[in-house]
Amino acid sequence: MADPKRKNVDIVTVAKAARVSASTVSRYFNHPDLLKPATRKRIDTAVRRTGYIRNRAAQTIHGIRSGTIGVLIPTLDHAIFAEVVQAFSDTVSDKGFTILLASHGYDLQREYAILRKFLEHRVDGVVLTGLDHDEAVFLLLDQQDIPCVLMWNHDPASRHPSIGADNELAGRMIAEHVLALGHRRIACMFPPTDGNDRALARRDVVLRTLADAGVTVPSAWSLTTVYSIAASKKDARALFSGAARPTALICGNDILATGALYGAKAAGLTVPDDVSIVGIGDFKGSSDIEPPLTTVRLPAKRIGQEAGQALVAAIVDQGVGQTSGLHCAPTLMERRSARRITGGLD
Amino acid sequence: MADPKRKNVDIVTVAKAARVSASTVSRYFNHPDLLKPATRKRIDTAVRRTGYIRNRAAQTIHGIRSGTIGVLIPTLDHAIFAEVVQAFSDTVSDKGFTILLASHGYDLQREYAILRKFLEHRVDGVVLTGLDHDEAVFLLLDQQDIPCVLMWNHDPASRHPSIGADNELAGRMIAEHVLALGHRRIACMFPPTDGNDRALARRDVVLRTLADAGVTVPSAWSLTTVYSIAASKKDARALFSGAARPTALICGNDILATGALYGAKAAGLTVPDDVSIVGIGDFKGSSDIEPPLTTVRLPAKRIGQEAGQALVAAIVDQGVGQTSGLHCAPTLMERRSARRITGGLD
DNA sequence: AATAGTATTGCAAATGTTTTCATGAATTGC
DNA sequence: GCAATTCATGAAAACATTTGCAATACTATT
Repeated sequence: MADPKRKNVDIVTVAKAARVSASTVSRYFNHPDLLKPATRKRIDTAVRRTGYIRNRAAQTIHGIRSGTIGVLIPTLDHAIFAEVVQAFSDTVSDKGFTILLASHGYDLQREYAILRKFLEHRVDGVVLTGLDHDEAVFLLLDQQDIPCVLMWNHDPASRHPSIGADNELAGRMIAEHVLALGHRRIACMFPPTDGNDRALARRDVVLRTLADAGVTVPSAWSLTTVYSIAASKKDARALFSGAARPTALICGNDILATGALYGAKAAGLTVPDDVSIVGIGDFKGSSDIEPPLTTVRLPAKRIGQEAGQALVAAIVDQGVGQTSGLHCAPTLMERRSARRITGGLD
Repeated sequence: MADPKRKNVDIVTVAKAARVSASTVSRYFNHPDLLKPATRKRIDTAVRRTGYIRNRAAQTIHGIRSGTIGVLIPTLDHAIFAEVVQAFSDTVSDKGFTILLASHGYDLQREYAILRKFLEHRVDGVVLTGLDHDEAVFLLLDQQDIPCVLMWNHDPASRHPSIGADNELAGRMIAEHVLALGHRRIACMFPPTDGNDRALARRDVVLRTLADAGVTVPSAWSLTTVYSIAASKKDARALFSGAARPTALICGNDILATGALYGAKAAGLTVPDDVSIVGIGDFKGSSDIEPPLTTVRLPAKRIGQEAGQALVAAIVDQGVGQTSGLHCAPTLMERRSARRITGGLD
């Protein structure tokens, strides 16, 4: 404790202090069972006295795993990604991995650049968010052949194991639910879809499901609203203040739906009596808002955990037993922000 | 493009392909100006053809910076930390750093273990959340003397530069505001305070400020509620359903306040006419909820950015010009969830 | 055309580990 | 008590890079 050599305590410093060779110190950390208890103890005190901390960089150049996993997400500002990342991080850190985190803000160029940086750091594996990525990204992944899982969405045909929910299914489920409640005058509110395959797929499938049931959404009722409660509140309020208003509003995610709920109230409407509002996601808080939001649950926590387990498995088993991924099924959460339409309005 | 040597493309592979020595390739990356343009170009194509990716681990053992920063937070599940981390990450990644992220879940032991792991990876700097940490953590930091900033709270006397808001001030501000509105029958709802110096400081200062004004909070009105909308809704509802109810409720953070808002509604009360509710934090969405929440704003984004800048500066300037940190002042956001008390009730 | 000066490049040492191989010490079986 | 094992440790090579120094190849000057 007294005098940790100020400069760069390395394995030979410890070795000297313990009067053994560097190899022995190395073994102390990596194969402690090979050491005589007495030596082990001597090294133990030496390590403590010198304040030595192992240098993973030096290990990594021996082809030993770096113990890091690169996590690449669009943004942490959406609570749902934060939740997935938290679950993922907890899962892999239990197995001794540390995560490198970066967000690309829906910019595909940046995603590629970040992936390269991850690779420079010799991450043992990578998690990407969503199914669609630049071809260069996939190329790089193949070329370096590094374990990779795609998280958040699931598609059995994806280029890497994908672990998540089927977004199309989620969209279809909520659309069918709204139809089943008898609604025909339906509006939609979705986030901008550039660089965001999830949002795009959701919108398409919702619109298609409605169309298949003979319901078309007039373009004035098809809103594109940035991911923000303020924006969706404003847009929803305008929508609901129009002369002819929809009986139901399907939102691309729960944040939008939450804002829409406020917007309805601001427009003097009661949910679900005057208008039904539904979301997608089942974010934290969606069940507690007034009225509790009807939505379809995308199991973020489970997805993060499963992705973590799958990636760790791929890393330690060296790619054996590559699954095609896992579908974490979305579930309809019927709560009180949507109700059966009254009368034969349509 | 044709044939990236399947195995381990390293600097000498590139060197061979470009018919130069390894040193020259190294210089190509680190001091390109020392190379003849023709050589540069030759190496350029070789790099491209072989698909070479630099190995930062190998650089790092030369004492070169690793280009990583360790970020240690309690949890990402609180939106506010996600926001800080996002801002921090954006700021430092602009300067070429990648972040290692880990959360300790308010477990001080884990914080120490994670810090060690960060150090093993030879991070260039560390960000910790909050002012209070295990002595072992500070010891380790000193011993390795690695740049470190404390983020989220600010205290000019902190052991490392602290960048954030003065939590006591925030607590005092909201308490004084409630008092200034004429309230005397005041309840409080705070999260559990173990391992969470921020919450603890806030509660203490709120209670003290009230006491200084001659207001004591009966123990039945001093709630401890876990960080969750569901829990706070439930607790608030119970509180408001009691025979004698407070005219104001001060919540330790906006999540609690949001839940309390729902709880009030569930109890049949109107906010702010029947009861005033205030929070601390000004989380995303707090301004859009109905009624918009009166709270004191802790500028998360700014804190993340400033912390990022400060840490990068400390890293590249080698600790020159160590500031004592920066206070990002909290501001009272007077919105509509609290109002002046009517009549001379007290 | 010779010289000095400078711009490029290569060689080899160094970085902090792990690991293979070899060596000496300790233990066992008889 | 001796040989045969097994155990514990050290020496040295290997890993992928950077860098100081030396050598070579240019350029400009006279």
